Amino acid sequence: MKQSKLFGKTIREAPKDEPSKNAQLLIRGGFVDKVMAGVYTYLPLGLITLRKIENIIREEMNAIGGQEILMPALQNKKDWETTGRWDIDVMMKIKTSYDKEFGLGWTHEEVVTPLAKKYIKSYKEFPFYLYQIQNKFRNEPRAKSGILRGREFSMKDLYSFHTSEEDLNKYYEIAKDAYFKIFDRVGIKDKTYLTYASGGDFSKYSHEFQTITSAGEDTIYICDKCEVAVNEEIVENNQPECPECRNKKLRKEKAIETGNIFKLKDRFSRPFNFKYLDQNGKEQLVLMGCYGLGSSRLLGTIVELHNDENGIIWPESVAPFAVHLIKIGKSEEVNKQAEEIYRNCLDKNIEILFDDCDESAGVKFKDADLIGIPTRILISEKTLSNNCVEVKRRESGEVEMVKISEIAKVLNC
RNA sequence: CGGGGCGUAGCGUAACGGCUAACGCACUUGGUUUGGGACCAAGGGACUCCGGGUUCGAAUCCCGGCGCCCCGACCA
Repeated sequence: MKQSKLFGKTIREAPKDEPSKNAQLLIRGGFVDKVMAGVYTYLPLGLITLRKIENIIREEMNAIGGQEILMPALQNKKDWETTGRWDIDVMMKIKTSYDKEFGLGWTHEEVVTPLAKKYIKSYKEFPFYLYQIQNKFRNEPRAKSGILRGREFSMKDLYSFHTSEEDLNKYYEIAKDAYFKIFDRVGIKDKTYLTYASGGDFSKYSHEFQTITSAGEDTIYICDKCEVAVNEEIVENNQPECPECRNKKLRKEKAIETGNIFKLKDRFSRPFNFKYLDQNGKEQLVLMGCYGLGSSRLLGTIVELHNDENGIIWPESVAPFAVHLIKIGKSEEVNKQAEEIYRNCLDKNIEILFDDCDESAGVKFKDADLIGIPTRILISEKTLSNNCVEVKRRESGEVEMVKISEIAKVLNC
């Protein structure tokens, strides 16, 4: 991608109505644009990054047997009345001009359960796992913290279907592991803790995945021995203790809930009367689990964790591009060589952003830092005088001069 | 939904109740520049959030909305 053609631009000053770090940096870098409180447009850079995150999630979901589907955001009132959740505050409702009412989905049990019921009849077809990556709507009384708490946001939701509680428990652990793989791949695992939390209207406990950041809204107590945490919301008598080893010396931190997994059991199969025939030809209720992961929230969390005073520092796995090629000066030789490096990268499928603009060096450096691509390759008359380019790593600041003939080595190809 | 703060060009800001609403960034044109947000010159861009009121006169004062941010309440 040539930067001169890239839609969106960096801005010098952060908009004053966005104090949160993730929104400031994402807006300044040209990743997102704010439409209203809690609602953002993803610009090309932002969408590429979001898709990278979603693809990592997708790969890990596929790896544990998930089959991707896409359910509608627009949902019918009747199914929500079946489960008694139509009048929950988070539901955004739409009334059409001919007085028909719809809900906008903030979760999808009410769609996936009737769906599964329609197709699945026999114990032989279990277990199975359906997931989607889709925009959710929530009637937030107060959207806040940039893209961390929006009214419309991207989320992955996985639903598992079982014939026994043992099988559900087994898969629950598998999903838990998959979540940590995802957190590891996007670069926030060392700040993310499995956290015991309330089970809502489903069960006594659920597990949240809480990522430590000052931008977080939750307070958790971490047991460093067990590497798990407990959410303040279920701490009794101000006396937090580790739910696994009963240790009472816990570390208090602010954290953001990046994921949440629940054993739904028959909470939804019962109202929808979703049953299968077992080996003896007898009807049995299906048991379910659900596993949520906020993909756009993950994006914001990554930014909160990976930045410096100059901008975002993307982990390689989710960076919008692998390489940021920058040319300084407009001598013919510089143009020619830069163009050639750019072409070579494209040929080798290296994701490259080429800053081909006629800006001053300072502007280009500031832009590159804001955008935060892991590797910056700089070409100028100065570097060319040694037949070199300068390679700088965004994260470490480490700089090396590399012969043009040896660029391939730097790019691992 | 309670409490607080704020709404002036795409962004950041200025303007005592009084001249044509000013400046920086960004944008356009021309020129000089090119290793950490360059310089000169000439431009374009504003229903000062909306509606009412007070006044000879309102961006400025008053009332009512709406919007945005923060703290609560609520929540993935």
